[in-house]
Amino acid sequence: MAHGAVTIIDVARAAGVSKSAAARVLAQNGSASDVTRKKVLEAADRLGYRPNQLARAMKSGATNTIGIVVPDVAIPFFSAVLRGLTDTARAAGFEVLVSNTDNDADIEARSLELLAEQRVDGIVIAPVFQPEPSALIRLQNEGMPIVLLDRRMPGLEELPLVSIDHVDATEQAVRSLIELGHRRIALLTEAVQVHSTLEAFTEGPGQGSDVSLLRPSAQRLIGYLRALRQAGIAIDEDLIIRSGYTTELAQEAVEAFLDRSPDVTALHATDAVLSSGAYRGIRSRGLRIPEDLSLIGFDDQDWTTMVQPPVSVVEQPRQRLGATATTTLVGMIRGGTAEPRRQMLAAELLVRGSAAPR
Amino acid sequence: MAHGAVTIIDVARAAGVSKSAAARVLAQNGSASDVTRKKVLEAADRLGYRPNQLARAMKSGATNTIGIVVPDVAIPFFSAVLRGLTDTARAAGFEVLVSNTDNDADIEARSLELLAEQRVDGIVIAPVFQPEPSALIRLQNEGMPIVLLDRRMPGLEELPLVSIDHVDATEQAVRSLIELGHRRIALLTEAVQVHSTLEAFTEGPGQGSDVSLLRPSAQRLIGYLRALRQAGIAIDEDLIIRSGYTTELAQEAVEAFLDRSPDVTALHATDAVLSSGAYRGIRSRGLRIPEDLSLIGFDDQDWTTMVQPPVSVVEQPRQRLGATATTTLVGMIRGGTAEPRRQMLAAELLVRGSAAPR
DNA sequence: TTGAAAGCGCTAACAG
DNA sequence: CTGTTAGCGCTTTCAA
Repeated sequence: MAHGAVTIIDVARAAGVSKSAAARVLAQNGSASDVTRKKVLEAADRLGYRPNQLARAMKSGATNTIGIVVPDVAIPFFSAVLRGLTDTARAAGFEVLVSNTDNDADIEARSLELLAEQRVDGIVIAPVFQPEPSALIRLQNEGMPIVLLDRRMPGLEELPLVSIDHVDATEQAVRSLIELGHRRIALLTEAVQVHSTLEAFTEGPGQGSDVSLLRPSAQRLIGYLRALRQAGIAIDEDLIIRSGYTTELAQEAVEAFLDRSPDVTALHATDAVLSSGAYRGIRSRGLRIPEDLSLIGFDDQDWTTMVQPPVSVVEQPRQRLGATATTTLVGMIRGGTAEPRRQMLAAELLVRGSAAPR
Repeated sequence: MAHGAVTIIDVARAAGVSKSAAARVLAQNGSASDVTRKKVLEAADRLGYRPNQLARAMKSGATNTIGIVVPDVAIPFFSAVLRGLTDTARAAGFEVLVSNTDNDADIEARSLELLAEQRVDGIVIAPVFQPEPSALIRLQNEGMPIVLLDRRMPGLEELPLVSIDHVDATEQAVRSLIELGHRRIALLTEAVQVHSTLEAFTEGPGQGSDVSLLRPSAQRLIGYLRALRQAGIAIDEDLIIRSGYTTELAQEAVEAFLDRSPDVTALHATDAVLSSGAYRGIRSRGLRIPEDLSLIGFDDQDWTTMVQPPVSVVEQPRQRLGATATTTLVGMIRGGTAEPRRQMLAAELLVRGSAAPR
């Protein structure tokens, strides 16, 4: 290593003491006389000594590094999470290694393997949905501290999860629409489940199987069903707009929907990508927001406050999600204290001008 | 280390060969008989051996890790750069460690120090503007491979820089406005230099001192001056709108400007943040785009295609900037071949509906 | 082809 | 308080 070639031995030699004496003062543990300390510190400073964390990690078994694995750091949600994550990690004395998976299970597995080889002390991951998350399970079994972000799936029941309350998020949005007097409320979703499949979950918290094992999109759909059921509004499958996960597909889906359902008065899009598609679709059909159709989007994206009127959205505390995940992970790394199996941060409905009374 | 506790010694023992024999086959160098190879591989597989990159790095002096230091990974420009960076790094066999500086020189210095302690093989950095980037210079002197991203400053002349051609980017936008017949063209800028200071740079490429040592904002201002000068349009200091670096300040600056200069027909905002402020300011003054005022923004942000009409912008190839920086860095790490001192990727004017003929 | 041994930089007993 | 010593896991001569 060209840079930082000065080692603890160089310092010791320059200070005229033994290697271990130097090590003791440099690592701030063990004891040393004032004069030794001074000599060592002075020498270290003069030589530009910089501790080699590799060697430290080698001995201690702790790299003070954590890994984060997400689909794509360029997606605003994840880049904000990453920000919260890095800040918190730094404050706790950890560096962070990032990986993108592009929602590919193989890439994810490879990334996890690489992080493990780097001997990270723990991992925060927004896992790719897959039938058998074996790479993750393997690491878990080996005792690697792992925190799930945003979602969980079967096989990962034991891992702590940090996310918003997806059910509640959509429930809030839809309920606010109901309170505005809307009855024909459409939901734009990526979920594929028909509502009868989700019936068991709509009866309120604590019922049925574990909601947290469903995809966020399905959980949000449940929130919609719950809000309607609570208000005594019958579920109409036709009001549930299914869409693939791109803005273009969402736009097309919304356009087709609007063409066949002119009586709808409100729409809630359950995701950032779907929200922009919805907005585009509504505009392309010449409908005015909120006069002709009320809209509530998801995630506080830039554009939602740049358009007229600004769009009401359900906002996720993105940075706090990252920060909380990190705090939890650090707790696992340091303490081994049992971490909460699920931490749900509150999503907040930002009321702006895109939803009006009916 | 609880996880991955199986070492090369365990494998060797299980395979009934020596440590070094196992090491040779596992590291794919040196020679080994087929039978040995088979036994070792089988044992490694059965035991779930995972190489310890720390130990490898310890010996080889290469961690196969690079660091990236930016103001804020949550800013769309940097998150996209990071994406390009990580992809390219991975493909070249490197992991990436991220740091945010919040444009604070002290945090930057601390981050660099930490990366150096982690023994990263190289660093890509969008440096904080500061009179004396001593932490960076120190690392440079120690031989750390470093690539500058987006900007350079005095003291860092020797480091390779990867950025767009800031001068050309603005020049393109302003020239297109001129071609549309505009003469009273305003520029929204964060730069503080008055145009006479920049006079020397406006005479075309290759003249005067090194443009690359100026801030991007100043370079972009030069592009504006050049375009006007080439078209024989006199520079009017009053058309240069100075703003602090927030959307709010930009909006206020534009509003105040519009109030005092009703004869302006076009405006170019030289940065993403300033662009949204400009858009808001224009709308709040009730001006129609492009009927009353033509607008060209900077950076292809989400909102620019969500509003009506969509906003023309100068787009930076963000991911490619990250990829190019990484390729350059890897070249320095591996080869020591002299890297180009500056690589300028072309910015592209995306023509949409916000600029109209005059 | 194979094994023994040294050593990367640091920490942590253990004696003195 | 201080120095000697033994590794952490791996790679890499060097002999055999």
